[in-house]
Amino acid sequence: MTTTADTASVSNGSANAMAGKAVVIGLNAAIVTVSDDQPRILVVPHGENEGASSWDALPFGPFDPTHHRTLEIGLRSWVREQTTLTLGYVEQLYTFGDRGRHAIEIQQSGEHVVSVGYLALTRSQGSELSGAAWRDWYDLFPWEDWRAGKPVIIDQLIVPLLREWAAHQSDATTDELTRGKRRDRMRLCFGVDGVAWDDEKVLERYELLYEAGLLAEAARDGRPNALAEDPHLGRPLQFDHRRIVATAMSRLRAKIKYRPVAFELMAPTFTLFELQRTVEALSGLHVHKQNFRRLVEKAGLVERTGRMSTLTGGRPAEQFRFRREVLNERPAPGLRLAPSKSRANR
Amino acid sequence: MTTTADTASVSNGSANAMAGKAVVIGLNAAIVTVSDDQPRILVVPHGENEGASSWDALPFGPFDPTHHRTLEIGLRSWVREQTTLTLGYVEQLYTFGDRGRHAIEIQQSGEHVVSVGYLALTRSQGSELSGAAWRDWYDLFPWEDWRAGKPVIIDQLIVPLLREWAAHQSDATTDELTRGKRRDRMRLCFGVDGVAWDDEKVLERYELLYEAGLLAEAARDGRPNALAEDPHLGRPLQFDHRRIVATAMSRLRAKIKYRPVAFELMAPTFTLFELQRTVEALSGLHVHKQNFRRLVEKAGLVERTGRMSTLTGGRPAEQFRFRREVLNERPAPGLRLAPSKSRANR
DNA sequence: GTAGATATGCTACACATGAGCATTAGGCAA
DNA sequence: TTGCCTAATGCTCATGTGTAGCATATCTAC
Repeated sequence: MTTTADTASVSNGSANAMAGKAVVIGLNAAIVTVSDDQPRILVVPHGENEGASSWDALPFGPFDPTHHRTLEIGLRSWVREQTTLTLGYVEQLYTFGDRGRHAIEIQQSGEHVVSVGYLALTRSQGSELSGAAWRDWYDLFPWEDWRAGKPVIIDQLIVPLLREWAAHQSDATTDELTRGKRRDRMRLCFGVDGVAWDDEKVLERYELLYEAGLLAEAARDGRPNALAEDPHLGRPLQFDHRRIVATAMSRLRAKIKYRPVAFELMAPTFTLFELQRTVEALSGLHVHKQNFRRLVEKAGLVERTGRMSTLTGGRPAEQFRFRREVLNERPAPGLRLAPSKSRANR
Repeated sequence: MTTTADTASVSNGSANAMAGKAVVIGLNAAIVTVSDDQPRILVVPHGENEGASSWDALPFGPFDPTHHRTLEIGLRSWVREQTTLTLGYVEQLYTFGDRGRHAIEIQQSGEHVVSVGYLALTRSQGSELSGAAWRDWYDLFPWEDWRAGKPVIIDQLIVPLLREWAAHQSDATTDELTRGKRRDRMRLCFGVDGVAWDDEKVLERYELLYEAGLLAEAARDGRPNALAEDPHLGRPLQFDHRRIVATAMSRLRAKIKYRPVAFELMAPTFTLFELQRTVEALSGLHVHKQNFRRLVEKAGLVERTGRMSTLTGGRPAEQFRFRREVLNERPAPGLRLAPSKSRANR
């Protein structure tokens, strides 16, 4: 397992001079489900003994190319092994190669790890997960849940702290230009000064808060502006795993709008309101009920089963099922949301 | 650089059993420009001596984590070295770890290579590129250019061949279900039977043609259904590089609709029609001129310079420039296209 | 039976989109 | 100088889509 001279066989022409150093590939799975109207992420306990290092981690493991033909096969294989879950929908997110900023513990081991993040969806199941546990998205990202209106944490904590960060002349590098850019990013990310909230900017918001030093991970990594004490926003994860979850949320929130992925999280049959709740949970937004129904039905995404639901109070709702044929009819069938301002029609 | 027992430090719990094998990471750049209304991709000659192996390759090189802090820095560094180009906009596309299907030549070397594909944009420049050359997208993907209407190759060659592939009972695995799925994919990918053409499905179409054995790469890789002789559709590239370009096209065609990336390809000032031509070149679609103007101006993406263009016949056009402030105003400023059916208003 | 809670159906309206017509302003040739 | 050609630019209008609210139906609980 050494990097030998025949590395040149994979490089072309002038690249020969640059020998490729071997690295280990880490596979990370952001496994998402929705239960009780809450989106959740699967974590495993991380067995570190140090002080603050009892943070959860994502299911995580190295890629062994001699055993698995593709990255995705490797991922599925050991997720099954670690958590007894057999994944259905799986999608690659991003490959992180940073050796500085994130995952300093890995860095210290002297090995070079490049980690590939994956998003996976699974129906909620109460089965045993051998140590793994579900965590609410919005425990990790309290500022992302707008279903009950703008989270108070934004105006109360985040925006003031970010304003301070943007205004502060901490060192020579924070000139007026930098400060202006910081203000702009804050406005755009958190919908200040009349800028609209964009539910898909989960990753941008996470990175902004990280750079501003407001996350526990920033303190852990020794970032220059990091606040040493609280407030640290949201529940941190080990390594750069919260960042991977943020990437997953961004991707998923974008994708439900043009692909019927939300159905991966539903039972085989469901009421339209249950579907709506799931979509709201993922997007963190509130949806106009009647319009949602119209949209879903007109788009041909569901079909009636004729059966009625054992209701939960109120008029019984009809059970629907996902209409798989829609995949063969339209190029981009999804649930483009109509986030509603008023919450009159919950 | 050996994989020692301390791999465990990057794995948790039950993953310890799986030691991570070290691999080499290859970085591939799909560098795109637009000149003379043609989108082009930068290729380097690939110095193989075998028969059909004189195919071009993408700029390509291994990642050396001891020299470069991030994957992207590594990419920029040797693209500069290989082609004298300094990249501006760079975006990661996808990480391919397949050991079977693609890039068999790498596979034969006995090394495990995981390749990370990148999309880069650059303004057209006529400078020397030390051996590198620009190739037209639509030489690689002749079926993707709908600017002058539906390419004849689709109805004349592609659809008949795909129909044959879908109908053919080549082996035991092609049961009726499989054949039905093949027909559905064909319909959806190539807009058969009234299905709308989706400009973003570049990758899906490429993969369909590959699986159907209609590409030279499929023959090279010894795919079961591959046609041994012509017709092979489009100009092939070395390894899985045409697939990476397809990924880049898909991403770029999607992204111009919600991010102002098209301006990365424009000169500092330009006429609206020049901008339209660039967008049309990328999307492969035809755009209604007046509506395009209205959209771009109303979206606040550009601002007037007052100067007029030294016209190219006809009334002089005003020069515009990109209005950078738009990035701080709206969450997702882009050029959502209005592809026009009729071509009366070219 | 009445109140409460949903499901479900329908309508009004603002605005975006798609397509075409009309006018303007230059070059160029008769 | 005039008229023609070409392309830029301005404007209109039908249609589609998104947004929100009102109204009615149908169940459970008390």
